[in-house]
Amino acid sequence: MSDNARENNKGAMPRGKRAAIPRTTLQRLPFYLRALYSLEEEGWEIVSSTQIAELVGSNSAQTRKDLSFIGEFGQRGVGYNVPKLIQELEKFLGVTRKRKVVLIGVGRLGSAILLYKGIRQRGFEIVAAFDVDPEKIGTEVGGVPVYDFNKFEEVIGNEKIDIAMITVPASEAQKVVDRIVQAGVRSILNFVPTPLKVPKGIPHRTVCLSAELQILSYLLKSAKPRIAGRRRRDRAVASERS
Amino acid sequence: MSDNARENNKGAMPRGKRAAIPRTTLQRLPFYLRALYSLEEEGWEIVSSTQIAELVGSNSAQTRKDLSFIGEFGQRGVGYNVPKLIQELEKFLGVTRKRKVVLIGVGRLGSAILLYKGIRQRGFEIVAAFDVDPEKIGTEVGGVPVYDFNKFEEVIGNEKIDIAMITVPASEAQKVVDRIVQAGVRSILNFVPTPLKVPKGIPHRTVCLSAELQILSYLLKSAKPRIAGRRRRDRAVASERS
DNA sequence: CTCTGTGAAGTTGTTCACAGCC
DNA sequence: GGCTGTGAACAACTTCACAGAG
Repeated sequence: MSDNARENNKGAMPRGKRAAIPRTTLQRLPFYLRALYSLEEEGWEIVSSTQIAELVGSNSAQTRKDLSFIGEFGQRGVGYNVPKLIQELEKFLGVTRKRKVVLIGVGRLGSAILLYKGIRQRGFEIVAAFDVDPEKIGTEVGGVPVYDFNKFEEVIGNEKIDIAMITVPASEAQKVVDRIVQAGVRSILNFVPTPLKVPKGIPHRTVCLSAELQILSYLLKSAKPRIAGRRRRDRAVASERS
Repeated sequence: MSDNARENNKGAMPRGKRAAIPRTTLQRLPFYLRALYSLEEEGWEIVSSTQIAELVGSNSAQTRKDLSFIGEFGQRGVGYNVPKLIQELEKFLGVTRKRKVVLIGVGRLGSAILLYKGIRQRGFEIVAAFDVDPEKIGTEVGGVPVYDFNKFEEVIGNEKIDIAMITVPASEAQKVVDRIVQAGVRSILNFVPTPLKVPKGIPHRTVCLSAELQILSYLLKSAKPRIAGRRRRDRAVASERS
């Protein structure tokens, strides 16, 4: 689930000239991209900020402002060219260069991720998976070979690993993080629901199912109970998040 | 994953007297809770905001401010009582009342979630799963019975479902959302990477693996390459998010 | 002296509203 | 007339710094 604590904007300023993009904007960019893929499939060539915003559950001003951080790709009086904007977003996010990904911990969740097609479609390449279970080592899951985690450094050799996804038991997570960081992994996507220390300078995010459920649980308390029958103008106000 | 777009604070004001909690704070609370569980296991009875902050990758001022939104549970000059604070956080998040959860779409990811123990430990009860595949209907996954989604309303009957987790193919997602909302589901945790329209008043969050990877991909561009050998004071500055 | 709770200051993010261009 | 891009106004969030309590 997502940069959860520390959603703010410390450091992380690209070395280019352009000022750092706000963290909040960064977190919305993938959703704009998703919306654009969807619009492209429907055959749209040109779209307005209002259309994009509707799919993302935002508003047009926010959308324009966000997109303006990555450059001026719209045309006044007209809108945004869909393929062009997709290309620019991909470039900005750095997903044009086939990022190398590994996964550590081929359990239930790990396997589900390896079998998930969506990642590979989006410019990420899962080059290897690791586990310590002899039953799993040597097999393939979703086309990805499973290696012995104890030979991690040996297996990755000189390949620069961009992202490591961690789906190991909580008790092992810190050891795994320490080791892969030492081995030169550049960033981490953590699925383990336990506090972790990650060295400064290694971007990392955590996806936590329980946290998501807890947040919804809180929001339920404040949501007005919907009156059966009388669903007041449920005109499905588009909204891609709570 | 996670309230991704629209991270802001619209509506959602609890009907109690206390002012609405900031959205950002809400998103950190589950991580404080996680840290506290961990501290409790280690046998801590009293902890300081600094200790909690370290595990969460935040700072003590932020932690104190956040916790102050839910009440005054610390003791000046002393710290916070761990079990007490856990209890208050759980109460605040509304996870003391065993939330009823269903899952729709028993594919790879859906199965992985059903088999995941963590959710049930944390006060959530997965009461049913749904699919349309006759092979799956009638089976059990992780102790949860799988029913025919076409009989959704019939199966849930009068039970109030607090949260529906959606792990169906993108092409089906909107239909599923429309139907379960109509059937009275109160909130949604979406894993489908496609734009969705959800009626206003239904809290919902999205967990999106590709979005997480894309964000990391961007952060990699700005991260300083670490010089081999000379790892400048990698004193593992605790930090629970990028 | 230690550690919480919190106004006030400082910072970051969002929305408005309009100039500029089609 | 429609729609982008953007300063300026506004709102939200974070950090500071200190009073208050043990």
